[in-house]
Amino acid sequence: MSHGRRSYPFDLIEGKWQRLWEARQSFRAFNPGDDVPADHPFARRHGLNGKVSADRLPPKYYILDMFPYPSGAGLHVGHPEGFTATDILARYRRACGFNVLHPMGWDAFGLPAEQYAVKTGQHPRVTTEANISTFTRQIRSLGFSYDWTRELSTTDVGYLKWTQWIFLKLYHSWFNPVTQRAEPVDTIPFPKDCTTEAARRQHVEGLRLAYVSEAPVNWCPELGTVLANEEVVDGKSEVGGFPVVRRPMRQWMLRITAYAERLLTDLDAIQWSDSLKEMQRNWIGRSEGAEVEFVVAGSSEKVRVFTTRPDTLFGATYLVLSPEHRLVSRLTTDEAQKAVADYQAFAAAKSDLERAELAREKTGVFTGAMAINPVNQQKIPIWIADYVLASYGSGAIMAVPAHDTRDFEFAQKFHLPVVQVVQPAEKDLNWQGYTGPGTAVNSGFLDGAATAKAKELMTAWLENNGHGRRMVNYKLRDWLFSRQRYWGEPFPIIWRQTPDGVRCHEALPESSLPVLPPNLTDYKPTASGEPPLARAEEWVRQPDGSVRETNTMPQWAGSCWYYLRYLDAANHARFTGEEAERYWMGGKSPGVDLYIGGAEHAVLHLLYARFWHKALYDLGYVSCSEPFQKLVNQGLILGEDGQKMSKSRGNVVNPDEVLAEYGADAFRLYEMFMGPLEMVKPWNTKGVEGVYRFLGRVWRLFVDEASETAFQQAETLAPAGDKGGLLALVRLNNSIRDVPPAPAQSKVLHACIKKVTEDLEALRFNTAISALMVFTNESMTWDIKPVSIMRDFLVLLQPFAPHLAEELWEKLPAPTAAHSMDLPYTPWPVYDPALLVESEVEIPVQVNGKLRAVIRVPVGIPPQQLQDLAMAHPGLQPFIQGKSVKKIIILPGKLVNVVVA
RNA sequence: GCCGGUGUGGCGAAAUGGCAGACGCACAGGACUUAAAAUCCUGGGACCUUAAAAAGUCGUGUGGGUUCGAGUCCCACCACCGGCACCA
Repeated sequence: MSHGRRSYPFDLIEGKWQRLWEARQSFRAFNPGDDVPADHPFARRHGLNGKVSADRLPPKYYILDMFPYPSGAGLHVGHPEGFTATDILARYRRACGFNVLHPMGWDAFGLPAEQYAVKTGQHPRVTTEANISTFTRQIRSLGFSYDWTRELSTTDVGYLKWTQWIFLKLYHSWFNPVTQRAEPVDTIPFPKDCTTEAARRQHVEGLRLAYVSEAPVNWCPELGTVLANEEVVDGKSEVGGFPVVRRPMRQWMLRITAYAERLLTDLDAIQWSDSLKEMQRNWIGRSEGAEVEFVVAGSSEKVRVFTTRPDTLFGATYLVLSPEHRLVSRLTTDEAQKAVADYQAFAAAKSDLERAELAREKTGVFTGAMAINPVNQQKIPIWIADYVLASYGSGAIMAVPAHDTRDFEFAQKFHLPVVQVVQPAEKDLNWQGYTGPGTAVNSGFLDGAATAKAKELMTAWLENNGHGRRMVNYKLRDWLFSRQRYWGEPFPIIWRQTPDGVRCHEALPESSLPVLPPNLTDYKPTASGEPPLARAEEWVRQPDGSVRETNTMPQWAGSCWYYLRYLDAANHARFTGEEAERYWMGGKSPGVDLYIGGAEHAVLHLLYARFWHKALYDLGYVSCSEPFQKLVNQGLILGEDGQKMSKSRGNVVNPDEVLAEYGADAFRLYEMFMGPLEMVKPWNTKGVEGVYRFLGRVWRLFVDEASETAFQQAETLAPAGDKGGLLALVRLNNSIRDVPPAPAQSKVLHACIKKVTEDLEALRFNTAISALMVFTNESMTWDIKPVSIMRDFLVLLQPFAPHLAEELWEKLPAPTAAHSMDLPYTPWPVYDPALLVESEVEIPVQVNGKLRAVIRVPVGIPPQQLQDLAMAHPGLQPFIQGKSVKKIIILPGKLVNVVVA
């Protein structure tokens, strides 16, 4: 012990209770239909025995952590922050009488294990299992009340089978725009001209929720795989920071865009932080506007553009297509051929990173073609420029340089006309580049209309004259769902040639699940760039001549539904049990009641999981449409230097070391005492010592000093090994007596109950802990400590420091039946407001809002008497004498404020 | 540039519009001890007076405003953190 003497024998206490909880299965959560053993503390608390139906179980409370990726580095202090918060609340809800579901598992597919496999030839499953066992040991050592019988890993064969099963559900479904929900593909209506088998097939492929696309993707050569848009940050891979290039490849996509509107509107109904909801809203990026068709002069081609400002159509002085736009080659005149081709090559050569960095200077070339503005028949030039993105809207814009910053820059550079069509409200404001609302000018039938009205008028005109329509666009892209990796779920898909030579994909039947990855010795992609699975030629080739899909699913697949698997983790027949699903996810408080995790998953995991959940809901597999009712992000924990923890800075705090020195209870307590859960806050080892000292004070509050000395001597002499039994030598302090509490003592306790209860309901762990400290500081001064008071205190302490609380609880005599419960199931105390009433209060007396005196008065003193007492106070006289009193504000029981001239 | 969040002692922080700084850390003084550690007690926003105190003045990023009264509400800024960013 480098920091002085051990305050209390946490090392023996913590091991002892962790073993007891495990042996007693204390935190096992029971499903409807489960056999509840009569001697289980949950059964005793709720009077249950044997098979229980859902209606006999107490109300459920589902509290979930974002399950970790078990990395080789082990747990860091950021993980237990959220885990401790959920554990405290799980224990609190359990004491309040809920049936609490609090599970833990592993998001174990992932790149590090695969990269290690590439380097060493070691199967990723081996590394993954080793890491999981490290994480398990570390998490268990913190004394969390997880139901470990529900532990799962996304890499389990019994788990990935159902991930593949859900993929098949998506594959076999489409989003019906009429009903606004997913339905089986056999409900897809076919247009009249869709007569051939090939045409019908193509029609269905265009609608499936899981489909194959040939579009350009984010290819990361360093990682040897494609990445989703969400995984690319500033043109580099989010993992590793490697360059990413655009490259056309055949890829599996999930049609998340079909759910854009529901993903957006349903945010209103869930309790997430504003910032998180905003991030999702921004990512979905809904914008309303119109699609406008421009006829190309001297051609039958039409260019469709999307605009949010149809009111400015009269000011559209040119069109811009993205360099990749499919019409470019058809529009370009002979004279412009070379310039256009050169520019396309120039734009294609730019990586996303360069596009982002070189973004400011506008570039582009004229195609030689002209379009006709439908509203005034003017001929306007068609340009291509890479400031127009192929992937948004129709990949083409109408440029209104007078009222769009980008168009204005471009027009200036290339000397294109700028025509004002909006007049700002402030007359002298420069209209050039003015993007705000105003009044339409130079706009024919729109003139004089305010922007909002002008938008409506123009949209109606476009629709009535066949030149366009109202349209909503989203930034959200479909989810690129395949990866060129080994360590992921294989797709339950095969490819075969149709008689007419077309290569078609086909779903494997459910009976063929799980599709397991073949064993390999080399985990690299093939020389030709095919995924590693292509190396297993026998696995790929099917007896009937078809071949397996060799891509695998991304890491996000497994985390999209793990919270559903926890409900019934051992179910072999179904992805989760129907009755269990209804009990835990349905009813009056649907979904996960509280979900805590890091903000880094704001747009990846949380958006993907909501999407899958909604699809499963539409198909009738789950009972609610939003999976996570309330969600809280824990704030980042910084190093002692106030910087982000990182190996290179050398400021990483290892939980194992903190645990060895101060114990799990102190560690848990400190993680919560640092500050509000959601705030970013720096680690401070001295702070751990502070809460550790607090736990030592609690220990000494309860135990007899002489017996502790005897215990310490026995411990020193005892042979190494399990010394937990020696704790019995520590006896209760004889100041703890079975006597009725004095009113002042009850008051201290009940103030503590009130504060801790209210703070837990509001997730204010730091102030709840300070309330426990206040109680301890007070009760230390008592000569006689009533047992009933000390018991209730331990019930309050239990969620925070469960090991210490259990050890002390065991030493206290149990006077009533309620108190003979196991501590985790002992009912949470309820405070009595009557006990908190004071007989006298201190009233601040102010003059003109400044504190000048404090008077002690009986509670309930009539206002007039309060005023008289205040006015007579000598401290006040210098400030009121010789001045006229204009007003006296009296808040009975609160304050007096004298207003003088 | 846009969106969201945060600015309070030496530090982490706390405060339904009503006594700013609870609780903890660090620090200082004291008790216990041969001594140290541990523990317990006491004291700490700044300034100005003073032998000491009392009293007083100022003080929650900056500048305004509302109010009898503002850390808290409103307006305009500044700084830092997070997200998005040529999304038409």
